[in-house]
Amino acid sequence: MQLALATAGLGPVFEAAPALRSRQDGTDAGTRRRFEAGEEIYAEGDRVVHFYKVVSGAVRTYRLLSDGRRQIDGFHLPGDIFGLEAGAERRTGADALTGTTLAAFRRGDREALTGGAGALAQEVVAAMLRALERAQDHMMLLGRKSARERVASFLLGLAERAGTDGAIALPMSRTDIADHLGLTIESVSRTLTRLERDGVIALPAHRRTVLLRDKAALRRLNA
Amino acid sequence: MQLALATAGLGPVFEAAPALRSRQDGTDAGTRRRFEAGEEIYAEGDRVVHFYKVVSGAVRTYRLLSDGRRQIDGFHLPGDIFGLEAGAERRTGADALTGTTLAAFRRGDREALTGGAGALAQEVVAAMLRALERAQDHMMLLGRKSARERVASFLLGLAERAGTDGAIALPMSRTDIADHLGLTIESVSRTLTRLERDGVIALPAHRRTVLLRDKAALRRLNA
DNA sequence: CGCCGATTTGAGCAAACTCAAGCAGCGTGG
DNA sequence: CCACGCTGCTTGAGTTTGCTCAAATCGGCG
Repeated sequence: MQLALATAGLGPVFEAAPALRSRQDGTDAGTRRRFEAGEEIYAEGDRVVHFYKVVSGAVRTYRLLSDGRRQIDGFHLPGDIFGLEAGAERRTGADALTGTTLAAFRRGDREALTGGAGALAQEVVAAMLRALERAQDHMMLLGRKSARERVASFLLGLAERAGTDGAIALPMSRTDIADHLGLTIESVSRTLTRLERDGVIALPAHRRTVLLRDKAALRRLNA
Repeated sequence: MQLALATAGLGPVFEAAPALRSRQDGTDAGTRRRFEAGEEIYAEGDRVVHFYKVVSGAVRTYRLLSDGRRQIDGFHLPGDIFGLEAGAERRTGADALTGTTLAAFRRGDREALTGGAGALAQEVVAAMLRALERAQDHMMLLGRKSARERVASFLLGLAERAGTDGAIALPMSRTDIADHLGLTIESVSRTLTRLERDGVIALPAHRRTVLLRDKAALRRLNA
């Protein structure tokens, strides 16, 4: 705990978190690491060495109860930073959902963090704040929303983050969605089917794609 | 977003978050503010000016859906810091649960933040990390735990934080507990009654006190 | 073409919810 | 000092949403 706030003061930190900067030319600092679909990135209890930025692919981070119940606390898409922890040991596990490339940063690596006018350091703080906001949204979803509302919120959020307005390519299985939304796989499936029957979405034969037909209806369900 | 990480590097920030330092002589920086039971500290949509540290009393922070459903994302006890936000507008509301004294800090106030070797700045970062960990625990609770497990986890967590081992004085109503645990007030009440019938807890006539009779049983429910 | 894992669908069940009373603690005022 | 009423909590009865268990279907792939 030796964070210095010497140069800029604390104020601006808690002002708007700007969109993540991301160099498109692949010159980001950090070591590239490749993971295959389903491969473990780290496990609960591991020593924390790195944190990561998704370059391509998708990642799930999750916690387990002793009897195997799982809660996926987030899906991470290109540009997202994950793997920040307060302690020395991982409290969550992380796996690649699909073939995934990550940029890995040693969490104490000053070189990487201060290079480029501290752009990465800015990103890291922004990532923490964003993670907190997402967690708040998700607690509302898990604590107070119906299955239909949960699925609607999930689809809208994913569409927004992925940028692919209208058609979403789901990188995760029904089981993953269920463990994220606090539902069973059957409830997720039934809810999607009902949303399709009601003309709100369409589910092409390829079940890993969802078309958002009636965004207004989805937004109404979003609260 | 101008946080400087110049002096210490980022590494140590993500090492262990030490216990909050708190001067017992009342010489903490920050303006004292007093709130009565039920009084609003800030509301969703307010402009963010301060963040707070609880000196005495208890606070709830919450979010609302348009139809009035409420999710309390946390209760804040003496020593806790709350009211940190990424944006310029409040995304959560906050009320005092009981008569409460807060230390208020302007979020851009360098004087307060750099005084005392940046002790408060350290606390602020630690508070963010702790808030994130609590949010993860709470998502697991909301997404995957039964009513009985939720209440057990809640009681254990409160006992640990309040330090009063064995007997807990609840500063919040059943409605607040329900809105925190994603249950209805009736379910909270029934679950407490059942835990008492099973000898796990005792509920003295004064319904704002809970005695933890069988912590091992509670821990088993905590998963 | 036929297998295999993932998804969907069906039937019945159960945990938690809703609606509705009843009760207890506490402050107020007669 | 006690009755009254208010608020918060508990309890009961019946309903509902989402779960469990089970089977059918689908898409991908060898």
